[in-house]
Amino acid sequence: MTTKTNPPGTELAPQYEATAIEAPLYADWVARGLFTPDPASTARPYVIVIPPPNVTAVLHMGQGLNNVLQDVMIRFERMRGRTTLWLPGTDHAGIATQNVMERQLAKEGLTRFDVGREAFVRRCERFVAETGGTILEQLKSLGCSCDWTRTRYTLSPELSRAVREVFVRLWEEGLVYRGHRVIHWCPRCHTSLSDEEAEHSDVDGTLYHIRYLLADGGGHVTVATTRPETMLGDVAVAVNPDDASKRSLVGREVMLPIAEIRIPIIADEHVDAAFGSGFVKITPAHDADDFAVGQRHQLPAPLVMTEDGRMADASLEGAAGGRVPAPYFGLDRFEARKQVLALLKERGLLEKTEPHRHAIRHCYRCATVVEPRLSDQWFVKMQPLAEPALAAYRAGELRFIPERRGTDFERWLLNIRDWNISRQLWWGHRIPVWYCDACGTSQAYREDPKACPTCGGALRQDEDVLDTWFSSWLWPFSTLGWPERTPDLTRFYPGDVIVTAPEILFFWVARMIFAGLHFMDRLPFHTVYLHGTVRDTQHRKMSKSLGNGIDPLDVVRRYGADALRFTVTHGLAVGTDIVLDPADLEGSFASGRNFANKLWNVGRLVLQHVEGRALPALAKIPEGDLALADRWILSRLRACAGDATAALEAFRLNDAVGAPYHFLWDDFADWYLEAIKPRLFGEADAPGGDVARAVAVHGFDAVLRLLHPTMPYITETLWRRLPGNDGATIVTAPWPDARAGRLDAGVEREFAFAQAIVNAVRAARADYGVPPGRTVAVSLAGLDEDGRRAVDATRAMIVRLARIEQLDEAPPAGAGAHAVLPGRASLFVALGGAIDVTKECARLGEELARLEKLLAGLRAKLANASFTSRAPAEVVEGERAKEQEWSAKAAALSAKLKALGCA
RNA sequence: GGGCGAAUAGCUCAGCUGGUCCAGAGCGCCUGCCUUACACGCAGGAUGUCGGGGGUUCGAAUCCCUCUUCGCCCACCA
Repeated sequence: MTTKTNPPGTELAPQYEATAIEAPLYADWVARGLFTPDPASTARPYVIVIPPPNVTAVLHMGQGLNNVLQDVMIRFERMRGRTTLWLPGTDHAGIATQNVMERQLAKEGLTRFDVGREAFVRRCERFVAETGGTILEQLKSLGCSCDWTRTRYTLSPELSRAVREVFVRLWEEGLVYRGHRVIHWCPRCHTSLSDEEAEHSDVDGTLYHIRYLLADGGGHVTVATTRPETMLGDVAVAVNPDDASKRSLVGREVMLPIAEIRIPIIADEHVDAAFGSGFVKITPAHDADDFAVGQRHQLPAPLVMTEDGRMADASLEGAAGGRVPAPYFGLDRFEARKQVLALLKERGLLEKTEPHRHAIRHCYRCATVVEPRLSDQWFVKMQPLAEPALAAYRAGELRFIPERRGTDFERWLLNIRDWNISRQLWWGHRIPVWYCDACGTSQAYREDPKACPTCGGALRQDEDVLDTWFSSWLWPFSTLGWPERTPDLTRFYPGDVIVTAPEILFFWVARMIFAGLHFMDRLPFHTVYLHGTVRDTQHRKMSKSLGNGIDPLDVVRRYGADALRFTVTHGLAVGTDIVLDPADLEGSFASGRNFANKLWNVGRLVLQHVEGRALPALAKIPEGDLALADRWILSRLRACAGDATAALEAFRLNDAVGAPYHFLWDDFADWYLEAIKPRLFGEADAPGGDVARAVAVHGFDAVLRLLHPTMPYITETLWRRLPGNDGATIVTAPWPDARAGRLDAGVEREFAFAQAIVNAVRAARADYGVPPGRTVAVSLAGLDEDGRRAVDATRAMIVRLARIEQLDEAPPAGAGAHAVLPGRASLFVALGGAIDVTKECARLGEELARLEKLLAGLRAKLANASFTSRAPAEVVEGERAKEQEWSAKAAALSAKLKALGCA
């Protein structure tokens, strides 16, 4: 199906209606297979893999921005002739999806344990099948040119196979191991988390100074802690070995204040004598540092909390029986804290409290305070994976945009710690390790085993699933068919750029780099583009919970995808955040909507004059047939194409769209089209209509192509109607050659002179309130050769745009307004009786004062020997020329003031 | 505690290796216009001691130091 949305001859409405155009156009692009790389193409590939959104997600503004940026890059490279692949897909999102399901169950009054593992997983699968992937559909309405024939999903059989292969390989290489240590535990999600998933945030807490009585009597020591409830898990109190005042206590014992438990006082370097009280309680099972201390001193590590963050009763595995007194059984940890404190107070053991602001970790999925917890988890050894990444970065093989993000990456690599990859969830890739209880062995398997290969005994699979990110880190090659050596893998790995938010630099980007180097021996991409965050006017990150989000689809419905795309692209400088006002959608997206409409109307005007006409090719037009305005706009176009291309290559997308924006609006519409209207309309005294049409089409065609990556729909719609484009698509039209055409400084200067005349007359007219309909007489003075040539070449335009009845070089006569022009020229607008002498005196006086102030500074500078001797000769020369020009102007102004009889 | 970024017009921000882009853009505001594509427009206009203070330099919004205020990242001081 290749229907044209706007067949030639159809009247274009004066207002651009995005919604009517977008959906059918997108369908047409897909039907034509434009987003699927041509298997026969030999062009160099350009590949981006999408940061896979959560399969259950709905599009928010941040993702809107993220995907628009990728689409701009992909469309740019597609037009440059690369074989582009933008590979889309979704992430099964272990914790997030499981949470959604659990909430659903909760509505039915059930927990996942009520329904059981299998049924729960089936439910998740059904849910994903029914509602998942919505976000991909939403990307289509943004115009994203993903290759939908290659859509992937991290929990699909193919990608699951890659995950399993990787796990087994790491197992074989000894890079994955079972570790018994304190990890971050989310009591609400009921799972362990990696270091990255437990986010720091500052909290106003309290430092409690608590007395632990010496077991043999004779006083107490004071322990400072922020977590009194964990004291039931204390196995020692530690002091710094160099702390002279406390050293003598080492070896003695204290009693836990709320239980009949004796614990020793030990000495350990870990303790900072200057902090708190100098005594630290050691709770190995609920604090990673304390665990290390406990190991050094061979102390036990009793758990005193359950997996859901309640105080354990004696039945809890690992809890030294009877540690938690009965009144605390089952109490939530924060409630337990209150009660412990109350009891301490009652017993007079709470010495003092002081406010203490400190960072505590929260679950990145549900914001629950994370509980450090001793447990058995699977870990990946990261050091061996990080080293090649560091080497590649230092060798300059990886480019970060903005550059400074590279140092974040480097620092993280240097402080890398092993990655906890096991999650106590049900939704995800189950860990492919089987245990044999009979012979006590365990083994990772590529295929599900039937029986223990050693003893033939029954096997039991590990209950845990893998961290979601354990599948994401393989995304750049698992999506291409790895571990098979598929044609896609050969052709499209490695990719080029990864475009994402800085928040997931460590979660995802860094680990993809590790995996790419380790399993594919090549970096997965050469450039990491990290864009800013979408914020509201209070600079808060847009989020569902704050209710300050903007629904991108709402914006698309109101103003069109192109308006959204333009606004976010144009508003986003490298490395900065973008601020949008959720309370003022119109204000936020007006610039995009307005520009789309402007483009539309420029298109209407151009098409009105060129549609259905046979026009000469620009290259065939003799140079001499081109008017000054023609040569000017071609020169401007060439500059614009150069700027836009350079900006895109440097990932300065705001400049990349800013260049054609200003070209189209400020140069093409405001000046060029106005200049050639008489020729377009075939007025008798305006020859060269077809030349003007040819240049106009050429310029418009080029600017449409320059804008296409950002505004795909409107550019396609208009471009298809240009002569000769019948049945073609701008999607694969060649990117304008930045070296084609000529940059002509002389032409630009001459045209600028004509513009200055028009501007000066317009300003004078506005100043004196000359009615728009009335024409005025204007005389010029002090024209040099170039100036005169410029005026001759653009006389018709000047007269038309400034509404001049007569333009000459006659001496000023009668009352009128004076204005200065570039060079030494000036002009005079005859205003007859309309002139207000007082006003004109004031105006010219101000102008003179301004000029003289500048001149004074300039002269001082030129009189300064250190300037003239030290500054580069061309700078000095430029300043001299400027001084002469301004002096002449000042003199002319003074003369005029005198002539007017001003004070 | 360490590291980094930002502070420019009422708002959101450009301003790349210091000099003719020492003040710009969009939105908003004011004035006048429905001028044969566009009132989502045209023309004209106002508004800023470029966060404060020091310094380097012939010359700084642009480099250095310092202070203030925001923001981000990292971090085992309980």
